[in-house]
Amino acid sequence: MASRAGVSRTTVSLVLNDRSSSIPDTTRQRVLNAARDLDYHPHHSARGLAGGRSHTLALVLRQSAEQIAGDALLAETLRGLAGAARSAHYRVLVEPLTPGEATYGDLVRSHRADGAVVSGPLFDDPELSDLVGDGFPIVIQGNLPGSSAPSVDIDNVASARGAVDHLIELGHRRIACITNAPLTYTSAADRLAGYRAALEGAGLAVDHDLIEEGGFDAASGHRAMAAVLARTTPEAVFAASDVIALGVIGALREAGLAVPEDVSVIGFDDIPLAAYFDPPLTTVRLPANDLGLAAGMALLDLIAGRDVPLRTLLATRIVIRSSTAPRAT
Amino acid sequence: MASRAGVSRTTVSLVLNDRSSSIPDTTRQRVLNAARDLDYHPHHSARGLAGGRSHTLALVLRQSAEQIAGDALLAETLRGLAGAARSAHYRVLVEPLTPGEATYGDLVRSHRADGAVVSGPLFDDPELSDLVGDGFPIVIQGNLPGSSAPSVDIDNVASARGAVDHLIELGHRRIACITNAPLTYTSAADRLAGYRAALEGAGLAVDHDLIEEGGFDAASGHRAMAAVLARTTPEAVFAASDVIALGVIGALREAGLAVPEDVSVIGFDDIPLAAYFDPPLTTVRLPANDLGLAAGMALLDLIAGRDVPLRTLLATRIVIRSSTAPRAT
DNA sequence: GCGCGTTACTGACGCGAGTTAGTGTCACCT
DNA sequence: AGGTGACACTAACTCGCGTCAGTAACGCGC
Repeated sequence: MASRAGVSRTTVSLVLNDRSSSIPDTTRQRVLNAARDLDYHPHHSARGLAGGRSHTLALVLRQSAEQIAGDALLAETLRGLAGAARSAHYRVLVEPLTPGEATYGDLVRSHRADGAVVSGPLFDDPELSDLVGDGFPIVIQGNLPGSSAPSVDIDNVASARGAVDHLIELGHRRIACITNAPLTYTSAADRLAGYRAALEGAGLAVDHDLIEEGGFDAASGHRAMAAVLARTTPEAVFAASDVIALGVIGALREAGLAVPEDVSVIGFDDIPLAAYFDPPLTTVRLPANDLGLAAGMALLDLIAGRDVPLRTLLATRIVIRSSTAPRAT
Repeated sequence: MASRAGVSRTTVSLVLNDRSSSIPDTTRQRVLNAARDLDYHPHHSARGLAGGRSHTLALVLRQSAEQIAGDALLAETLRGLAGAARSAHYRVLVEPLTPGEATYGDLVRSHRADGAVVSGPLFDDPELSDLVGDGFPIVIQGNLPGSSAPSVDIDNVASARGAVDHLIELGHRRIACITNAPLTYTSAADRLAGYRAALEGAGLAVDHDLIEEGGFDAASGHRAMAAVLARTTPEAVFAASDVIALGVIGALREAGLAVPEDVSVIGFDDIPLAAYFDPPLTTVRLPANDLGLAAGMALLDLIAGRDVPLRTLLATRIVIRSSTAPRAT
């Protein structure tokens, strides 16, 4: 106990927790000095027990091992979340969850974390609705229509539309779309919807021969693109993730088509390696760090009992590199 | 309190914590049923306070924001660590740390975590040695010569040597090396040492014109390769990371050199995208998940007071794809 | 001199579980 | 019947801190 500073425990607690009580600066300094001299670090569990808060945010990754491993933006999101947490003297507990194996409800029910950001496939997750129903602070990263928990996401529809608009502005008409995941994933469905909206907005027909479902790795993008090429040759491709785009570019090259001379390709996400693809990939920048930051802030607000908008949508912007070019005349 | 099962708090505690005391199965079941019925979750902070352990492992990432964002294997390492933690009913707190800004000593000093795995640039980190000196359980991920904390790492020297041996076996003699980081990083120095050892083992001279320092992104690999090409044209390149390899391949292509027909390239790490590079990258597989797992197990051993080897080195293996080929005759 | 308010602190309780020392019960043996 | 020991359980203390109610000292006006 740092009460060696000549004051009581209470005073120490007041000083260290910045309770705006009336404590003269001299006393405050005395306490702070003593704490430093004694290398005093309040016991976290004791604080949590007495204060009723764990000062911990949980990040639940409800994804398969492969998805987690292949998520090039996870680290950025985590950094953003940790940054938000730090601003409130919170820290982040990460729980990678092989679906169907473990549960995460106990994390928050046992007060190990004061709230959780849940990301991953959100459909078909009874645990999530239970927690939300029980009033625990939960923020959804992504989109779960119908849930009453606040969510933070990018505007997938508008972003995808922007990407396809870019291709249209370059003069392309026959534009293929390879989705970034099975359509049960809302992000995949939304990006496809944006693609459709762009075409319709430009008065172009939606041709199902030009649409294929991709998965989470580049191989699926390769397969999907090959499937499209077996039917027809597009002028441009909207690859709904950069990883898919890498597979798409490979399939195009194998078919003897040059990017962007013969076919333009635009990606989505702007992963760190996208700028070094061959050719450097034009893509939609997903603000991963901001996403984590916004989710963290929303969660902290929720924990503090402040109002949180049900849906926060972050803007994206197109990063133009060399994989898109005007239509050949 | 689940003592609604008709027993005392103590009995509940004994049952739920599997203390091997004498508790008849009927009572045990009664407690377990009651716990389930009441949806009872022991308060984490209370357990931590009473038991003196937080059941939490910290993962400290002492790297710059860019390094963290660009680390494609971080998620895998984290998964491995979380897996190890789970086996002991522990969980993982992640602390991404912009160097020089924040500290992490309080994490373990305040008993918020029972121990920490520290990764990143380890030289010049007084906090680390302080913690180790004070007897806190710390496991180093990587290599910090002179530290008395146990470390878990891959054998960078042997792995790099294996990679270069592969190139030599293919008949290549003039082999360039682009490092994966500045040489102040032990992993970069070690991989370079492995490169040298392989050359010397084969009776080849080490030509400084063939060696360049790379950084953490593909652009640095591109620059470094271009610098080498300005002097001479190698038959093969050992790129000490896959990210570097991507830049190297780009530089070679710009110089009109085909991979692997004109120049073979071998990478290091086997990041998820390596298989989809053009050409698919031959590389050294870094067992990221096992690394996290081993670090976690070592840390748990340390916490439990068990003996831990000072240095654990995990083996790697070469993954042969299409970026390496026999020397053209 | 008294009352009142403010400032500057402190004593003691309680958070919810782990744990120790101790109590009661029962079967079995002498 | 009395003693013994294993068994099954419990009361009460403890962890380290937040916090509330309470107190003492002091200033100020009348």
